[in-house]
Amino acid sequence: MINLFDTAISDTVPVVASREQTVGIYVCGATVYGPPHVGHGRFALVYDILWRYLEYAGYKVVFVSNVTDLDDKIIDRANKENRSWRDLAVESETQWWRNMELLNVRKPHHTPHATDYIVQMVELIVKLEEKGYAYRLGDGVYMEVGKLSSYGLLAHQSLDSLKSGARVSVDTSKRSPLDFALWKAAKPGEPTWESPFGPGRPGWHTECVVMASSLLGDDFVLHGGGLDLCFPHHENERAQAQALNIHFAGHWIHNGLVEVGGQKMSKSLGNYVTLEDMFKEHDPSAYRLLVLQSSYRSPVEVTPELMEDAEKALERLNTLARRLEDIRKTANATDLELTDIMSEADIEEKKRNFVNMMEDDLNTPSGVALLFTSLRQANALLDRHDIRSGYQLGKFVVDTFLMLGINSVAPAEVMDPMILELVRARDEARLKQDFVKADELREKIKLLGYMVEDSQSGAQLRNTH
RNA sequence: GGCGGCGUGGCCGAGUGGCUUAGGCAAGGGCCUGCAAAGCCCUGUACCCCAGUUCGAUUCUGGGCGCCGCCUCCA
Repeated sequence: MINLFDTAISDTVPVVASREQTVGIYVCGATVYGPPHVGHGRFALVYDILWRYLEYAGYKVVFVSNVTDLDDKIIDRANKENRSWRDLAVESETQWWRNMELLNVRKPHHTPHATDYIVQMVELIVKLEEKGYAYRLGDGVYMEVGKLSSYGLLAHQSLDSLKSGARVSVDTSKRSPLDFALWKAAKPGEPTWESPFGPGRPGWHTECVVMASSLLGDDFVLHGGGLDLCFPHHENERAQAQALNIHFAGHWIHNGLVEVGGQKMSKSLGNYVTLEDMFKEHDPSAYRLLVLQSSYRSPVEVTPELMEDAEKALERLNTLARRLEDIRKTANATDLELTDIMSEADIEEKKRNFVNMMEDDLNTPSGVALLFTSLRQANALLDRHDIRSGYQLGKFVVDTFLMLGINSVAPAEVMDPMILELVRARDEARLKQDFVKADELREKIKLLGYMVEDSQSGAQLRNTH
């Protein structure tokens, strides 16, 4: 049973009763108004890893993550650029999915768009108004949070203390500075929909409640998002659900943020690196490994140095994968069955340990550590020519990384006849002990982009980058 | 001001009241190799400071210092 830290109760608790139960997960996704940055990449990776793990562990998962395609920021930016907000949203969303693909983040089962749920949002606001939780002002409909005794659950603060900390807003007509917009009245140059409260558009907090409960029902298991969404966004989602007696999220989980020089990366601070820029310099898989090597709740600094470290670690995995592939090609299946040096029970135990770590609040750093320890053991076994054990243990490592979304398939074989000829000539030179010539040829091959490494099964080629 | 979190060896980063330790990167030594590379083996006198609890604390408690997040849009 997986245990996760639930922000609502500040404790790590079992989140799923049984593996038969379907785990509905809703994660607040992207607002599509610009290129996604490294911080967005992290949350996408974290929940992708959680989802993959849950399935691996035998849970049934329905994963939903929305696309906010209607929001102040989109409208502002589109107006600034003198273009249609829809175009901007569509273009940014395309960019989003392209980046997700590069990160090997799987597409959620459902990716609801805010603009497709306006009718349901209006219905929800009507209900809130009927129940007396909402009131109208000139510029929209507001949620009166003071009517909810449990407001502040996620912030871990009382209404009063939240109020005292609230920065004074220019607009003081609200009954409380904490009251938030459910419906924003139409303004010139903004998209609008008709409603009983006049033309306008829904507020962001309403979008997520409606999409989550529409697709997952009233009582889904997990609601996730970046730590910075905890308050007020998630608090406000909760408030609306509670006002309408919707059970809503069973547990609230939040991922830590990416930091730059000790400060959180965000669009508003302008200290962000886009994923696309990062991928120009680094392997997207290395970013996934970096994310796996830190606790999902901790802040993480993403520097070029750390990315390079992760890339080097990844290279060890790829080397092992290549080694296994060479073995697989030359051996029969029965040659690779386990011996008593490394029995099936030994590998099963490693799997169990791995699962235990993951179920302990998704402790991926420990899980990855176990995999690297196994990786070293596998290499050691192979070095000692215990091919069966080494192969099976190595396979466990490679397969488990694959499960986590890191694909370490050995690179395609080099077919370039010119390079193959150089390699052949070098082999010949080496046989004749003409090492000067052999080294010259190795240099030549290196210039063509390949490292030559001599192994027991002959010269091996691999990309130099 | 309120609330929450963090401070581990050169860097990143798990974890634990003692026991045997994480793991990755870097560094040093060795094995292997024509040389490399890869791989393996060995090496690190780590737990912010001060008190307290304890036979014993990096781990628990209290205080201090420092850093961060949220209280406004933000993954």
